[in-house]
Amino acid sequence: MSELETVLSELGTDFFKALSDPSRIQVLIILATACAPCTVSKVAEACTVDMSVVSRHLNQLKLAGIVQSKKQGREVYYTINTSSLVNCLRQCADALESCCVVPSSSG
Amino acid sequence: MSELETVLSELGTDFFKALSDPSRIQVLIILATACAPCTVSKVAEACTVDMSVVSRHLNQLKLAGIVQSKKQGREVYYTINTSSLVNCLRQCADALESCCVVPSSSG
DNA sequence: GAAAAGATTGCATAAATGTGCAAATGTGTG
DNA sequence: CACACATTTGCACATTTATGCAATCTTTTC
Repeated sequence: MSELETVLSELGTDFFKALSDPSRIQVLIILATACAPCTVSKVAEACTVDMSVVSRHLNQLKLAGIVQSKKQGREVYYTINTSSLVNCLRQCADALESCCVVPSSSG
Repeated sequence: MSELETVLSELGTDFFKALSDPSRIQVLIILATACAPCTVSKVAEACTVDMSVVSRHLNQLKLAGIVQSKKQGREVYYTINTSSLVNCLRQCADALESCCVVPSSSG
């Protein structure tokens, strides 16, 4: 099994699936630009869709390992798991590159 | 508009959507490990789904800028657009990082 | 304990998506 | 032109998915 296969199968399609919806991208941008933990309501305020929908999207992003949550009282604070997300993307990039290296001309 | 927003909106959700299906990932892995242009039939041989389905998936990947195609006679050769794909992933990673930088402790 | 506030879940619905088969299109060969 | 081969497209179907509203759950406050 190639490195690429390993990386992609470990990642699963849920990772990319989580990033494949406009509303979820909107949620991610809100979280990213907020640069601070946000409650579901706070995210929903800046969104076009219903809060229940935002809640579901956040959960899906969480299952994909893209965001983290922390319950505080009756509120749930969500944060982007930046390092994890960045690592996943870079790992994919690296695996792709190392998979498709053309043999050097000296070989 | 933040750098992240710019990158993500330029990319569009079609990019991640293209990567969010198991069959398309399978197609990508086949193309990547082949390390050479492959015809639709060749890819379909190594796939579990019908050739017509493979053809559609390849087209979708092409629209997302992930693969390239070159028609030769009655055959169409597909190749992963590795550099473009890698650049997209890295650009996302970079934008995410620069978006969520915490101010240095000296500030 | 009752009411209020934040979040999640059940349900219904419309839209999108993946799939296979068969037909059509395009291309080379006799 | 007729035929064979590679690919694409039309169509039908089953599944998934996004969404909103209402109900429920959890926690705080009075």
